[in-house]
Amino acid sequence: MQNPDTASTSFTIRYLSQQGKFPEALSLYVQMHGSGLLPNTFVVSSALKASARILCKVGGVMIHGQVKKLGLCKVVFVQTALVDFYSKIGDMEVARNVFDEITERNMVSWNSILAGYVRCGDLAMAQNLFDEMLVRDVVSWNSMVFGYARGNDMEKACTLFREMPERNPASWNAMIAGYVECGKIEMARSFFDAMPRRNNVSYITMISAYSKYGSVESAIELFNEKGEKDLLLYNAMISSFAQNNRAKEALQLFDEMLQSNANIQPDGMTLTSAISACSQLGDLKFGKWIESYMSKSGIKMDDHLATSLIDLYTKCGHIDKAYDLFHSLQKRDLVAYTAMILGCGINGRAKDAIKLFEEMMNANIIPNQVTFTGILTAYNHVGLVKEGYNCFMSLQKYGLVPTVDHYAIVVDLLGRAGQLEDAYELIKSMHVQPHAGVWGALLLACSLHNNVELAEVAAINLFEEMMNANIIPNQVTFTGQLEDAYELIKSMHVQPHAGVWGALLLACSLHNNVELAEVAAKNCFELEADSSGYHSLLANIYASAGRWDDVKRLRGEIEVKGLAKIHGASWMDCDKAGSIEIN
DNA sequence: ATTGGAGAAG
Repeated sequence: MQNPDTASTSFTIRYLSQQGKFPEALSLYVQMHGSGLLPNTFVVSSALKASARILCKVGGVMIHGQVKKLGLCKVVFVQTALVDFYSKIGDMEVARNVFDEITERNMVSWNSILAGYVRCGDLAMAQNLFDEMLVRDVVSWNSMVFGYARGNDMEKACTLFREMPERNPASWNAMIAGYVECGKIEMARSFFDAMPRRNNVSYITMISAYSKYGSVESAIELFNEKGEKDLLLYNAMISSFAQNNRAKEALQLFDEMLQSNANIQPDGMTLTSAISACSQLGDLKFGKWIESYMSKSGIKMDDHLATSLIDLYTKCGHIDKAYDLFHSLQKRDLVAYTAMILGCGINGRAKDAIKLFEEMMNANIIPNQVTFTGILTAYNHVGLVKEGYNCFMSLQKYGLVPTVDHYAIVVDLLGRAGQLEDAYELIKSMHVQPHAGVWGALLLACSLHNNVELAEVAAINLFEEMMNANIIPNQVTFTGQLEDAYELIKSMHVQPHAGVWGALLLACSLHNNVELAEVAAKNCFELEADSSGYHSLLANIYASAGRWDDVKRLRGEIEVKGLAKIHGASWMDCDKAGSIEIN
């Protein structure tokens, strides 16, 4: 009896919905309805599912109206789809009304409303409903376990977990996620180890947990242990590297993913993490590469991507490009404002930073610690001492505790203005351990204003901090105390990394100390696989000392080792961007 | 046909 058009359109809508192409399914449904074709119950439930998944409120409500008109209100599939839709958009009142009208509820009807209560955090209602259920399946149990775990009631979650007659990987994953959320990472790991079948979700949850708690090594271990890796697993590991200041490894893995035989295509999230890594390295070339990649692969610019690009462009001094991106944002949130404020601060655009900060306040967005780092950097850059100091003092108004970095900026600000005693008092008043950067800022200020006494205090503390930390601050480059720095490195309690020797090498190049430069360079070469930067630095030192034979020898070494090329990072070469294949 | 579990930017 059905019109052939209706039949084929219905089929397409159901197919699109099953394929996860929800916007497409929904728009086809609207089109179908607009052309006067009557939808059947199958199409209506598919369209409702689509509306629910993309949280299209008007779409679902509109379909609800049509359902009433068409008299499909008694069909359990339609009713259940409606319950699910209202549950997902958080309108539990309407969801409950529809649910109560269902005369023959099935398992899915119950589970839909149950998940709705769990999602909006109404565990009491969820528990009531759960108790009312005569038959429960593993989905019902999982919803309850998930609810308690997310509410940090692990005891309750655990009790339910032990009681449940049947468990699947999702049950275990809910427990793992719950323990992770309340910081009990060891417990999470125990569940992870104990579960019979770990799936990707289990791995991703543990990897991102380790990432948050700084144990990247454990994350790597799990990542390597997993045989087949999919896009989401790569994303978790890449962002884990990017968030723990391991930018090079993030990009290496990104490259490995592109080159892998599994033919995994990155998505917006992959690119977001990769851009963040590039921003840490100040690699602007990549920004351009990313934009060409996006247009080729059809990855659409979203606010997350734009925000990470803003960060990249500002760090590379392209503030106008960053502004363009900022103006293109759908919604300016805390992170976007902070990236832009920090960007203006770094680039000396204090007025802009202050303007953005005010704009942000007017939009009722609460600043956080990083926002303050940005605004303080701006004040520091233009030497607005009073404003900067007041800003620093206003941190508490937002319930924020100043970080060591905030102190370092303000010490620098006060110090440069010659208020050395104020700076010193501020350091003494700190409730966090001042790191070398704080003392370094004071020492630099003392050297600018010829205050020997305070300089000695600062220097002693600076050296002490450096003994604890695996860094040698750039302040040595100003003071030129190269031998002291060298002795210091030799006395370090921890193994100095390439950056430590690199700082000394740079200082040697500024102060023309060839002998020490050779020692520092040798250590850099040994500690860092890609030592091309250090090679050219040493070559420059030889050149300025007129030791052309050594320059020649070093250039030869560079060529032999092929150091100019960075292995396994083909995308770094923008010219090759066009050669990457995208399906 | 309709239900549950995961990853991002400063």
